Amino acid sequence: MSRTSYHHGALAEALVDVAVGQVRAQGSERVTLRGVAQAVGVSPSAAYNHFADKDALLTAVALRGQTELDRRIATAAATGGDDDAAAIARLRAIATAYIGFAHDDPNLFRHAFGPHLKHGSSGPHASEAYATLNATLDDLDARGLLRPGLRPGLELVVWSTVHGFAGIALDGLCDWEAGDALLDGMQRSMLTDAALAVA
Amino acid sequence: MSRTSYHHGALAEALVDVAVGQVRAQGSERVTLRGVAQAVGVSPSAAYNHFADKDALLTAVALRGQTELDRRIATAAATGGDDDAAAIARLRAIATAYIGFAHDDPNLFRHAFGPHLKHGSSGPHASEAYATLNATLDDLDARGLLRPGLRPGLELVVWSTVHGFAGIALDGLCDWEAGDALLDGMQRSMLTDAALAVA
DNA sequence: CCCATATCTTGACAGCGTTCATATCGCTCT
DNA sequence: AGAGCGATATGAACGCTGTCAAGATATGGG
Repeated sequence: MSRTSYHHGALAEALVDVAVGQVRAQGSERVTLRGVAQAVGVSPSAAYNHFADKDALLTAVALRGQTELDRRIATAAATGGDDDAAAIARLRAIATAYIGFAHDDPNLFRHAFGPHLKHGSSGPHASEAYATLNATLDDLDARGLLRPGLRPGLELVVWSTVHGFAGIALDGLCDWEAGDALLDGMQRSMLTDAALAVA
Repeated sequence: MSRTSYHHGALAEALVDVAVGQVRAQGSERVTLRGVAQAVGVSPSAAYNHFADKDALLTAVALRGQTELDRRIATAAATGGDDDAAAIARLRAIATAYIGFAHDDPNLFRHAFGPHLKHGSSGPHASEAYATLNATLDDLDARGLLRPGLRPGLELVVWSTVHGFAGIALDGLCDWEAGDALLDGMQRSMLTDAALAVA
């Protein structure tokens, strides 16, 4: 692959890179195949050698968003020590990371979910983040910090709550600042009184 | 206004009607101004006498969706009697109605939230449904069915949970059938043991 | 060294949102 | 009743979009 070559060399990756940037900056609805191609310095139809569709490119962008979210959550879950307070803080950190991604990168977050996921390859629960959440909740339960009988299905409740708040705040239906209060409320409903005293 | 007139008479309403139908059927992304106009039997540019933009028309559609959701929730909240079990059932019915709307009308639900809301006139908390949810939770709290200290901010937690689940199920990330388990989990985390025994 | 193949370009097409000049309707004022 | 005027609809046009077919070009294996 030469320097300034007729062939690009890694067009697919470059296209996704630029597309991610444009989705981030303008929102996925305003992103144009032609615009992405021009930004890469390539003809519009060149993209069709690597993606079947504009939709396919945007699906790749959505996958990047999912990956970024997973990365943030993994980082958040890797903090803290081994005591009860740290276990509680870990759940809080995961939830905060989820909301934080939506807050910091609203357009990419919105695009990471939605219709472009339906073609998605990997299952939902295949996500590493989902496993991390489950492990964190299991840990809390094992420590007796969760109210009795609450563990089964709790991962979906937590996920729904955090995901729903992200969407609501993203739509301007409530302030991001309400996020802390939301997580407080979530913890109050989940944890035992003793755990709340520790937190 | 004559029968088969050059003038339409109520074009704005007719356009929104058809647009709602097309959003329902095809999803808002595939709806075309020209297509809506053609379905109404009118020239594409005729719409611009009533809407500044395609976006303005879609905003009107989004508002219809919000209204429909409000209507469903109002209906759900109007059921049941005056005892504790009915109060609990009322909350459940509201949540089920919310999820049910997303399930029955996925495209309209998805469109009712999202970017087209940012131009929306009425505030979020101005919604009648939000007031209904608050009243229902107040009722539960007054009856002593809510765990102590949980009431403040609980409406946002409940809303987020239900809204988030709707979005997750809509994206195919979990089955709609999990909705019942989700609501079970939510109730278990909110209600006192005595209340759970009644429910 | 040469050719098969993958890659990129050019040019074209249909469909989109939107605008502008023009035509028509229906109401009001005299 | 008739004229005129504002609201409403039309038709043609523009630039932009995604997508495709045909041709040009570079790369890697014989």
